[in-house]
Amino acid sequence: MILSMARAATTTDAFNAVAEPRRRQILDLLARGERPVNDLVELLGLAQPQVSKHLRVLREVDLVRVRDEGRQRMYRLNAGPLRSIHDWLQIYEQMWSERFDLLDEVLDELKEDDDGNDD
Amino acid sequence: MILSMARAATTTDAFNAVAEPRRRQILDLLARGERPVNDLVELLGLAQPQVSKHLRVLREVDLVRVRDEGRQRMYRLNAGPLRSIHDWLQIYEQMWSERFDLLDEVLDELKEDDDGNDD
DNA sequence: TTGACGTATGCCCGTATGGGAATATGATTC
DNA sequence: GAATCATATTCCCATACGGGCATACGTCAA
Repeated sequence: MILSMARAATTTDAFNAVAEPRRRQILDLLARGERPVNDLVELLGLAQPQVSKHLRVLREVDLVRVRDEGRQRMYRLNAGPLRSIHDWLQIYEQMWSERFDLLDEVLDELKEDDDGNDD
Repeated sequence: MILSMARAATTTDAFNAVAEPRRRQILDLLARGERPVNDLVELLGLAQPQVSKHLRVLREVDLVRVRDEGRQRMYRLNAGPLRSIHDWLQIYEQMWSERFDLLDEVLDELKEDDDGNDD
């Protein structure tokens, strides 16, 4: 039973898993192809245990899959769960053009001048 | 000075800010238009202080902007910072089609059958 | 000024984080 | 069997999280 919740676990979903830059780096590397842990250790310049821990998180949200090959464990990307993030962003895609920001500013200034009526 | 880093602050970037579901809800609501805090409190069914705290985080990563209107504070969306997330996802967009997953599975099975050579 | 409203901040708490370091597990070779 | 390589797990620690609750601040009305 949960008494005090604090921040959601990193393994809750892709959003939380991917909030950590190291884990994004790992995914970026795996996007180029399957790799054993030690490759990632070298490429990231990180200690092996931390890499294994990050991989565990990524595994738990199904962003990576593993395959045993002798004494190595080959990790590969599974981009599927990233789709939930992309889907959420869908609503916002049209909003971040500079044109839109500009319009926003102008409307603001107008509102500050022409004040008084709501709704 | 930082001695022990733990998880990155929620105010570090859009990734971390948006990992919290409540904050995504807030953004979703603000996408429909500018709103005062109390509106969000009602719509979210959350206590007012927590809403204000979430809004503070969103302000610190510039995902929302504020405007004073009498005793109310009108919050509005600024979607710009979400673009960094979208940009990062760019590389993965082509990968999450079912077709791609299927290919992945097939290649795996082939690899498991055709086993035995190391280089 | 007083009071009420709208919002922000402060404190407490239990939790899980991510790095460091050491050690455990597992598979391979001798 | 023992030794070695590749990886995973465990323990320690400081940090800041998010909710609950109380309270401070800022603006308006009387």
